Amino acid sequence: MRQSRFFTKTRKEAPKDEVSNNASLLIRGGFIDKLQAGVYSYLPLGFRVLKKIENIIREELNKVGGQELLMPALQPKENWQKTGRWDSLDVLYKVTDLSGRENALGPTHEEIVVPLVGNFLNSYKDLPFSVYQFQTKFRMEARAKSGILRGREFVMKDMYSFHANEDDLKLFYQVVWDTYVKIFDRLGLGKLTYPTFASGGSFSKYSHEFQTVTPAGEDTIYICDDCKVAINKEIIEEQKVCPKCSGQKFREEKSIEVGNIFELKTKFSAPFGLTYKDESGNSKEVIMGCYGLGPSRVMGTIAEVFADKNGLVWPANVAPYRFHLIELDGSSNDDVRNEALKTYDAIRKDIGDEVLFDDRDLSAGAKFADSDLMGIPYRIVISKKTLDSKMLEVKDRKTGKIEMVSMEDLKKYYD
RNA sequence: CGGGGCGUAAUAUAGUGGUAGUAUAUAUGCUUUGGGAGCAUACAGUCCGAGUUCGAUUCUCGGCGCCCCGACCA
Repeated sequence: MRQSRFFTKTRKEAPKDEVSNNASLLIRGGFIDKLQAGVYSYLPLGFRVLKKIENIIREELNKVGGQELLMPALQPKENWQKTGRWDSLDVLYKVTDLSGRENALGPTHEEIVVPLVGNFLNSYKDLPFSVYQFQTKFRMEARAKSGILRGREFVMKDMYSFHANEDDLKLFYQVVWDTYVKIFDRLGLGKLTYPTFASGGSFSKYSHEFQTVTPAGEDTIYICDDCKVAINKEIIEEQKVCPKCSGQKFREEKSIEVGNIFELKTKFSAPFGLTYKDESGNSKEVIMGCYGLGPSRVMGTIAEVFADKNGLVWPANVAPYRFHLIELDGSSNDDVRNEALKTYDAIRKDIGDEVLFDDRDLSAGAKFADSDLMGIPYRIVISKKTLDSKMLEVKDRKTGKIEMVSMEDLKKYYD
């Protein structure tokens, strides 16, 4: 992409009411734009990050047999009345159409997925399986806050699994646990993210969350450094020891809940009569699990965790582009421009649309500042200086280290 | 939802019961070009409604919006 064609721009200052680090940096860098409290547009740069996060999640869930689908956000009242949540769920957005029919804007999809799979599920031979989607969720938060960390509209990956018995659920539950660990590793959050024992809310006694440590978090967790697991403050009174090693040495930290996994068991299969025939022909209720992970919140978390005084510092796996190619004086120096174009084409030929080419007619300082703000992992500069040496200058955004390499050697930065 | 704060240009800010100023951004011209370049010119603003007043951006009331703390939060 040529940066001169970007319809978005960076800005020196964030709107004064954006106090949270993630929103401030993401807005300044041109990744998101706020429409109203807790509701944001994802601009081309931010959308690329979001899609990269989604693709990592998608790849890992597909590996364990997850089947991707997409369910409606507009959901009939009747489904929600069946579980009693039409009246009890206070974050539910309700809309009425011309004929007076009432609908909910989906905050989650148990009420939809259960009758959906019921249309196909008959026998124990059909079990187990799991489905998932990436979808915009709507929750009428009493108070949206912290930029894209707690919005009223956000992107959620929600997965649901269906089993013949609890043992089978437990097996898959562990598979998803392990998969989440891999996902957060690939997202660059592995070292900061802890599986956390937490309350089950209205679903079950306990659940498990994945919590990323940062002062910007709204949760408090107690980490057992021996086992790399944590306990949420909400259950620390009843769960005083580490569930793995029974140790009592904890480190208190603030954290963001980036994922959670639940055993639903029959909580939703019961009200919808989701059953299957077992080997003896008897009807049994299907056992369920559900597994959430929010790509938009992950994006905010990464912005929050990986940033320095100059701006964002994206992990390479989720960066909007891998390379930021910057020409200095290219608008008036044909040699520079030609070399930049040559490099631009070469990288795109090798690894595709992974290079942002800053071909704008701006001062070096302005371009460098923008590049730092956007946080693209590798900055390549082409100027009269580099032409003289016949090398490319590559700067690592994270470490600040600068290296002069040939076009051929640039390939070591490809992955 | 309770408490608090704040609404002046695209952004950040100053100020005033009587003509609203600065910086950035934007446009044009000239000069610049390795860490947010310089000069000149131009464009651009008081959240909405009511009240008080000769006159309200300013004071009063109401609304709307945004942020923060708390409560809430699958």
